[in-house]
Amino acid sequence: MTTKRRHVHALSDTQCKPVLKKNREPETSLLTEEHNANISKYFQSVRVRLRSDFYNQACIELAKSFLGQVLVRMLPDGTELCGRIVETEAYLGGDDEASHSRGGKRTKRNVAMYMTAGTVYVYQIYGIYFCMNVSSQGDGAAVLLRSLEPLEGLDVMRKFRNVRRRDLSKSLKHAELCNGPSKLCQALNLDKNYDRKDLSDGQDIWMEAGKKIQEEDIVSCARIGIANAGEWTKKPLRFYIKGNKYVSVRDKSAEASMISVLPRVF
DNA sequence: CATCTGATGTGCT
DNA sequence: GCACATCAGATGA
Repeated sequence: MTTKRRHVHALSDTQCKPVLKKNREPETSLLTEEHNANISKYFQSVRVRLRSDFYNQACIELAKSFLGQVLVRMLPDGTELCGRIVETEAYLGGDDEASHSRGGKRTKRNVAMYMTAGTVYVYQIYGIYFCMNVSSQGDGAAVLLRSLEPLEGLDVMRKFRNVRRRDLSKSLKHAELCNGPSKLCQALNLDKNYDRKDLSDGQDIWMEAGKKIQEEDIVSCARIGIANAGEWTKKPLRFYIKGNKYVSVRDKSAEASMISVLPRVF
């Protein structure tokens, strides 16, 4: 097998720029057959990093636009962990009673929500877990990343995810690695150190352009785990790729109420 | 499959 | 003191 060189050419899309890789010799390359297959299946023809214009969308639009994009984490040794975003939630700030930034509340913890669109907001939950958000356009608005479809670096993800497990006799399945907001953070080894990082120029975390998910393939439903937010508890601010097996929780009634088109496999 | 419970630390009232 | 944008393991159907 030979390593394909990625050809970088001029892009009209101002939201993307080519991802430049250095020292990618065949012997030391991280590219695998699995990886190359994933490029054609999930990425655009070349890997391009999402830029600040992409993140500068209204919260709900960004939450939907993230579906299909690829989150990339590079470890200190150069290993890349990649996953396609398949589930998100919008936290609008302001009137949104479920948001940490409700009523314009600004604290030491949540300042990243008010920073430039594309800024990572990581917070600790239940003392032991972390959740990763990305700030959007709008004051205090951010998008929670809830689930990824693991694409690359699965063995390393499994190693990170096993840290908290007692019974290691059963290996975590592909679909169990990143199907939840804190599982995703464990798998990519993300913690408070990533709070306030800018995805558009991050050195060890960024996003790359994947394939656009059409509106008819997006399920909109209530967010998870926000019981005490009044009318905001039930608002359809969670989004996931319809029929995708890497989603954390499916909402059967929301799926049933969608206009049915031809069945599609992702 | 559904439902329950304990773990565990921090931010905020 | 209490709530918390969760998860793993256990139990029962």
